[in-house]
Amino acid sequence: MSSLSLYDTLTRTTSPFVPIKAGEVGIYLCGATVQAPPHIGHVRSGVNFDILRRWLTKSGYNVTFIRNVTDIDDKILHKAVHEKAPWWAVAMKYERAFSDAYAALNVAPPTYEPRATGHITQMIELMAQLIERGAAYAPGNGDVYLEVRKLDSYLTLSRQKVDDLLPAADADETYKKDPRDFALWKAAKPGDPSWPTPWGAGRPGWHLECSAMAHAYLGEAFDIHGGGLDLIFPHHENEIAQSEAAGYAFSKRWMHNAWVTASGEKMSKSLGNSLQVAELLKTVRGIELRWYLGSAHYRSMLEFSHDALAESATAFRRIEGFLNRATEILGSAPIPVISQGFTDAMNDDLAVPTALAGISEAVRLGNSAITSGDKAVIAASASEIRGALEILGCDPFDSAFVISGGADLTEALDGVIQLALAQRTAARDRKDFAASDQIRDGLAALGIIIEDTAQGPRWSISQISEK
RNA sequence: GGUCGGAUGGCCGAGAGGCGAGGCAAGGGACUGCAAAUCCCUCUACACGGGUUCAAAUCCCGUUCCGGCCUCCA
Repeated sequence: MSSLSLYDTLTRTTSPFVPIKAGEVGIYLCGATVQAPPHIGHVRSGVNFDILRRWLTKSGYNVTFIRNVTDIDDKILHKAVHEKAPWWAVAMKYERAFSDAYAALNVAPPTYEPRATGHITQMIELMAQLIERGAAYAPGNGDVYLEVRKLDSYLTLSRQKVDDLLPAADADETYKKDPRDFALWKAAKPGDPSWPTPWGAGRPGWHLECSAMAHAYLGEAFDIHGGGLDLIFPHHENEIAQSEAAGYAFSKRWMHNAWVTASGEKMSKSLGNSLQVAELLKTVRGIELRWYLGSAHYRSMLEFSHDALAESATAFRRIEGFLNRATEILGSAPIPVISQGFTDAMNDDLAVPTALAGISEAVRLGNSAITSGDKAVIAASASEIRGALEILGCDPFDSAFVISGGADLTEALDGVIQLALAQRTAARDRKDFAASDQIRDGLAALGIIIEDTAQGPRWSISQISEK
């Protein structure tokens, strides 16, 4: 039995996972800044860490998974001006868009999903603590800064030196002791939302909220902190700085997912709307998009293309097709089983691509078993595949993906199709292939695929979308 | 300038000293009235130049190219 090892950005090595408290895992994942609709890069992070969470849970841990919502920041305020709507309406609109995207991709809701604006109290407490300990200062203009040169281990995650950083172009040194000092709190500007503090009214800096919320929900020390690669600096460095300066051990391990790239480059707004989740879901189903996003290793760049997405969906349908046929033959959905091969792959820093090779092998074996009529092998293969898909969040039997048209409707539809199939079989028996093909083509035009198997004709609803 | 990563077959994507991952596409075959689905076979690669080693896609040195971060970022 292998045991779980995970990569740690801090040490740049893979090491055995040992929880702080036996049987428990606390994870904090930096979630969305809700200022635009989600694109696939955003949800890749959600999918990757959802797989981690599922695997930890399957491994027997009680997982507390926190993913925050940043619902106040500069961009949201700008967007609000642009959209001529209150900032909170903008934030809520996009928060819902993110929730919809996560749901479509079967990313389980986090244990708790705190919003920044709901934790101002905790942020003020944290700032007070930092000032009291001499780590932060309020120069009197309403801002509060963290004094980075006083920290011993600042920038260890990104392995940089304070003096090597390019000074920020817009650094205001009127109040900062050092241009690299960063704002915990920003003084209120006229017209912007603000909250009262002992140092003046204002709003949180970008980094403070995560330290405050991680502390509130996971305590002074927790197991894993996650996020996208681009958050390492400055966001995660600053979280570490704030939390450690406050006297907390903070996160024991750091995990970062790589990007979805397009033409070799990190996705950006310039690509327009085409890679938004909502747009892509017009071409493939949620389960297929998830399969695509989850199938590359989380630390590898995933080069997006519509062709690659389409081919990934094709590959998934082959697996799904086998499970459906197996279910028909076995008379019930396969019971999920986690194979040793899958366990070994997942325990090796979530080696999903390796695990996928095992799934392909099982599909091949299972399909051969259908031909030979070996029910034991069919059941074993199907169980192993379903067990793996469950962890990857791509189980086609998951209620998240099953379109609930109602059992009655499916039965009625089946009755109608069986009627047509009986006509077709009769036509084939009298070698009237023109008539039989007419029935098959007619059903195909309605999106119903007919396949002749050794057990007779079977039908399924086409998953291939026209686009 | 600092720092971090990448280059693998037609395409996508693993692997990290020896037994050619896997998928998709393509070609051939089996099955089929024809399809579809499925199975079998074929195509077999590690940017370049040195080095270490019995053995290098993998380690070391160098080169080229691509990309991230350096205070908005998943």
